[in-house]
Amino acid sequence: MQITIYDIARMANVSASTVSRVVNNKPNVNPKTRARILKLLAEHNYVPNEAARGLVTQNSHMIGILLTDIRTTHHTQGVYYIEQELSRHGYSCIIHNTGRDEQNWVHYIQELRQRKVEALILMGSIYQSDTMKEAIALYLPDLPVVICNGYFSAPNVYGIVSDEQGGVMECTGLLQRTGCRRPAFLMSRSTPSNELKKQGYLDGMGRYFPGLAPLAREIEPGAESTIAGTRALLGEHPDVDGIIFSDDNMAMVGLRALVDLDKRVPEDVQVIGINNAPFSSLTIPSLTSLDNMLYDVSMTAVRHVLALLLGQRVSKKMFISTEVVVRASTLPQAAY
Amino acid sequence: MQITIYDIARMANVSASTVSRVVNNKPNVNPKTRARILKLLAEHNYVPNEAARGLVTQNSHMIGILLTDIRTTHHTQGVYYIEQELSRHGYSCIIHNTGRDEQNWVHYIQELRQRKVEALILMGSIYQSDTMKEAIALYLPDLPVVICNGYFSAPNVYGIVSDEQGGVMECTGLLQRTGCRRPAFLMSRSTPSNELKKQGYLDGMGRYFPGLAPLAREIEPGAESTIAGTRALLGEHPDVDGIIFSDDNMAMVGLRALVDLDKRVPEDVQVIGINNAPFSSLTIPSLTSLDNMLYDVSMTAVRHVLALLLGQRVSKKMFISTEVVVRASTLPQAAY
DNA sequence: CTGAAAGCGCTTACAG
DNA sequence: CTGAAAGCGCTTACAG
Repeated sequence: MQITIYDIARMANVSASTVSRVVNNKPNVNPKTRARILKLLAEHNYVPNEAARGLVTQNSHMIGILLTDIRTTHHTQGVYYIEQELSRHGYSCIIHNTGRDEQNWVHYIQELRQRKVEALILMGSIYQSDTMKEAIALYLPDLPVVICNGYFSAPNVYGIVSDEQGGVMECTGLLQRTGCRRPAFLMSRSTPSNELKKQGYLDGMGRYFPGLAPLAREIEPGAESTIAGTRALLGEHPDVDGIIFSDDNMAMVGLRALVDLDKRVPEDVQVIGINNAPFSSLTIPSLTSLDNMLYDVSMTAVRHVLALLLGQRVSKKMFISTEVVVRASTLPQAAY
Repeated sequence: MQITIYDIARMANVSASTVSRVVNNKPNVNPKTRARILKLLAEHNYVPNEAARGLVTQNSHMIGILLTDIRTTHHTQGVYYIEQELSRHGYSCIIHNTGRDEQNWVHYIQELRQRKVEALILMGSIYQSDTMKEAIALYLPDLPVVICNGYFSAPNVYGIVSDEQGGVMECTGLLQRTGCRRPAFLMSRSTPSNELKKQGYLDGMGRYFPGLAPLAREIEPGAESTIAGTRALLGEHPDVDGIIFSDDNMAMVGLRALVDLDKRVPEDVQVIGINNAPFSSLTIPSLTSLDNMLYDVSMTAVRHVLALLLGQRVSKKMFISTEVVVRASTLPQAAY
C-alpha cells in the first residue's frame, strides 16, 4: 500500500540498509549509488514512516501542549510562538484543550505518554496543582515538563513565572500617582496566577494607600457576571474611582459597564487590565494594561524545552518582570 | 527502560499474546488470567506504545489541523470544537501554524503524511488554492481532507462553506432598510472568502442600491492600515454613511477610527462586521455583525471526518447559511 | 483458552 | 562502501 524502504531497495538493487543511509543522509554510501537511490526516492515520492522510525530510535519528535481552552487568546499567543519555534526544530505539537476540571487531566497525561511525546508544556498557572503533580510523577516522571506561568517542585519540572504580583502592585502605585482615592480589584476565577495578582493588589494597597481598606472581589467568569460585578461594586462603593481587572477581557467588559452607568473613564473611574492583549489599544478609551510578558515566557519555555532535550541543564524556576503599559483609561501621572 | 507487554507476560507467566488480548479488552481469555494480568498492568502502570501499535494496525489515531495563525480568534473557536470532539473519539490533533506563504505548506503536508495522520482539516478559505490541491494530490491522495469554508475538487476533499456572499448581500440590504445612502465595503487581504464577501456587497449594491456605484476597497491587514483606510475612505467620500468591514476585528478598529474622526456610530456612519466574534457585543457601540456560523461549519467538519473514517459517504460540498446579528452599530430598521 | 511465529517499517551495530 | 540480521513494541491469524 505504502512505498517502503524495501521497495526502493529492490528497485535500486541494494539493501534496505543502504536506502536507509541515503534517506537519513548518512555517510558511507557510494556517490553513484546515492544518486540512483535519491532519484528513485523522489520519483516514488517516498516519505519515511515516523512511527516505525520512532519505534527504533525511541523518539517521537512530538511535544505535548496542554491548555484549558484554546479559545483563550492570551494562551493562544504563547502557543503560536511555541509551535512555530518547535516546528522549526522538527517537532510537532499535540495540543489538547483539557478544560478546568482537574479530573480529566490525567487522561491527557496518559495519552501523551502513550504517544511518547518528548516534552510537555503546560500553558497557564492553573496546572500548578497537586493533581497535575501526581499525574506527572506517575506517568511522565522523566520527561522535561515546562510550566508557563506556574511551577511545582518535581525533578523534571521547570517553571517560568511572570511577576504579576509585583506588576499589580505597580498598577496600584500608578493609580495612586494619578490621583485615585479608592482603588478596587476585580478578579475572576481563583487560579494561582490570579491569587498572585490579588496579593499584588493587597501589597500595593499597603504600600501606596496605607490605612485604606482593600476592596478585592472575586466574580464568576463571563461577561454578564463581570457587568453585574462592576455594577454591584460601584453600587455599594460609589467612591470607587479606579478598578484593576484581573484580565483585559474583563476590563473591556468593565469599560462597557461603566459607560452604561454613565461613568466617564478615566475621569470618574480609571481602569486597568492585565495581559496587554492586542485589543488593548483598540478599546474606547484605550486600555492601560499590565503586560505580563507572555511572549518572553513562551519563548523561554521553548528554549528550555529545546535545551533540556539536548540534555543541557536549565534553571528550574525563572522569574520574568512585568511592565505597565499606560494608555487612555488612566489619568496622566503627576510629575515627580 | 519502559515496561512492555513482554515484561508483564513474564511476570504473569503467560505469553505476550494473552497480555495483548487483555490490554485490548478482547475475548478468549480465562477470567482468572485476565484478572491477574489486569492487576499486574495496573501495578506497573502500563501504557501501550502507540507507535508500535500503529505500526501494525496501520493507524495513528491522529488528525492533522492546518491554520495560518492560531492567534486568529475566529479560527481558534472552530479548532476548539474540533479538538474536543475528536479527542472524545480517541483522536489526537497535530496542529500547525502554516502562515500565509503557500510555499511552506507542502512541508507541513509532508510532515503529516510522515506521521500517518488519518485525516486532515484545513481551517480557512485560504487553503482553497492550487498549491494545496497539488500537495494533497501528491502526498495525501487518499486521506479524508475537509476544508472549513473552502473547497476544491479532488477525490478525497470535502468542503463546508458558509454563505458569506449571500450574508453580505443581506448586510447591504439591512443598510438600505436603515436609511443608509452610501454604503461602502472595506476588506483586508484577498482570500477566497473575502472575494465572496466582496461579491456579496456588489450583489447587494445592484439589488438594493441600483444605480449607485459600489465603493469597495482592499486594504493591508493590521490596525494602522485599517485606521488609515477608514480615514481615507471618508476623506475622499464624505457622504459614506455605512461601512461593511470584512471582519469584526477591522470593524472594531473602524469604530475607533470613526470616533477619532468625530463621527457618531450609528447616527453618522453605520458599521457592520463579519464573524459575530465574542467581543461584538462588548464594543461601544456594540457591533452588528454577520454570523458566518463557524460553530456549525466546524461541527460539520468533525462529523464529516468521523464519518469518512468509518468509511461512510458524506456530501462533497455543503453550504451553510449565514445570519445578520443586529446590534447597536446600525440604526433601527423601518417597519415593513 | 493459549502461545509461537510472523510481520508492521525502520535503524543500527557488526561483519565483510 | 554494502548487506544480513536483530530488534524497537505491538497485533494477529494460525495451530493447538
